[in-house]
Amino acid sequence: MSEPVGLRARKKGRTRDAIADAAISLFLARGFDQVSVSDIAAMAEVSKPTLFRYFASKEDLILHRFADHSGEAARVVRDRPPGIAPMTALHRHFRDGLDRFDPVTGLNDHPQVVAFHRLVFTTPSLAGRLLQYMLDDEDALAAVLDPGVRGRLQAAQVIAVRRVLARTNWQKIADGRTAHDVRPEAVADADHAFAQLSHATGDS
Amino acid sequence: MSEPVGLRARKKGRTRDAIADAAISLFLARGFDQVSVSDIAAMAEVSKPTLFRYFASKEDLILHRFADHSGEAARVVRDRPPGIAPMTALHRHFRDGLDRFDPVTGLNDHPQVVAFHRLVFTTPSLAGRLLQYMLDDEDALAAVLDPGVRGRLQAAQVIAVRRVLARTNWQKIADGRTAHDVRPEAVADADHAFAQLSHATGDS
DNA sequence: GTTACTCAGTTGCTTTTTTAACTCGGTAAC
DNA sequence: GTTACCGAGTTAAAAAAGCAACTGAGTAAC
Repeated sequence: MSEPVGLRARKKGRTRDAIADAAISLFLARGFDQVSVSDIAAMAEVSKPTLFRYFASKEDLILHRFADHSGEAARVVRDRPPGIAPMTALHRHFRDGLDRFDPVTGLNDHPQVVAFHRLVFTTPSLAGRLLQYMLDDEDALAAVLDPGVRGRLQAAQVIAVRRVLARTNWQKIADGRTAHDVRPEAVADADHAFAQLSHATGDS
Repeated sequence: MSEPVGLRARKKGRTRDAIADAAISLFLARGFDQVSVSDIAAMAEVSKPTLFRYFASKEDLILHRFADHSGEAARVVRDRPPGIAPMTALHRHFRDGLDRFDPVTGLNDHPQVVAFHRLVFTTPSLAGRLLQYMLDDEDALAAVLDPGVRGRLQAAQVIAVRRVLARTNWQKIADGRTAHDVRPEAVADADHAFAQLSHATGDS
């Protein structure tokens, strides 16, 4: 079932985690621009080139959490059960995320997660990079939906919907409400948004 | 004062410690012959060749503690203050060891240390290797004392005295007495032995 | 007695990491 | 305006580690 993890792979995973953990904790403590990559490397006890072998840029030290979900929308559509419309599959996937209080849905009130989102949204270079990831996701989704303009349009709308839903959820939580309290609205919003999308795109 | 420890050196030290700690704990738990070097490597999360890069043999996994003191007698004599006879310097050094309850003096009742000594003394291959270390120590000491036979003889006696003293102390502790309780005798024995040595070798 | 196994220790090759020195853009000093 | 510095990211060389497969000795099976 699980592939045999050799010594090498295990240590690589730990190194990656050590770097990511050091980065997050320093960024949350002092802010993105007040921390140098050398600080992070020092805290993680790795050299600077090693840090950059694990993460392509300073931004990725945070955004790898999103990068790891890269192409997920396309995958969800590609791997959907037979007889299920693409929009339905995407809808279900988002609702699963809400059920799990997945941070990417914005519906998560752990202080770390909230602080993390604030950091991302209030740091221009991070927000910019995050947008880039979303656009890549959009491209992949478009390719899998429909090679023409229709695919591009639908993909753009899906990505936009997810972004707005997540942002809305996060905002409510940032205003002091709990994830549990917000959940019904989040589900309703999602159902509404995806229903509209399904209707607009002519899916059953 | 303290040399700047780079990342490399720091990690090497940790790896070495991890291997040594894994070895000691497994050996104490199951006995020297009931533990394979692969077990130790696995527990230390290191590959077998790496283990052997740090320690020349399975025995050295334990005896490195003695190996690290290798040449100490010669060093004590070489670096002694001016006007001090070699035997006096060695005597003082041993007494300092007693004062610190240095494990190499045998005057230490920490369970780990006692168990460690028992392991060494009751495992033939370990006792053999330990003897080798003592002979090396003897050679170095002889060379620094006197290049001729006189040096060899004196060195042999010094090493023998230390061995007997340590063994005597350990035996008393193995019989259930505390290091604190044994200490006066240990000091008296050491004083007696070294006084005899000084007299015999004509040192002041 | 030969077959098979285990374990200490080794070997060659590949991957990963460190080190130091570098480029390049920005920015403060003066 | 040029000089000096800082921080992101790169490069090349060397050290260190992992991996797999080996040797060679001992030993149990049969």
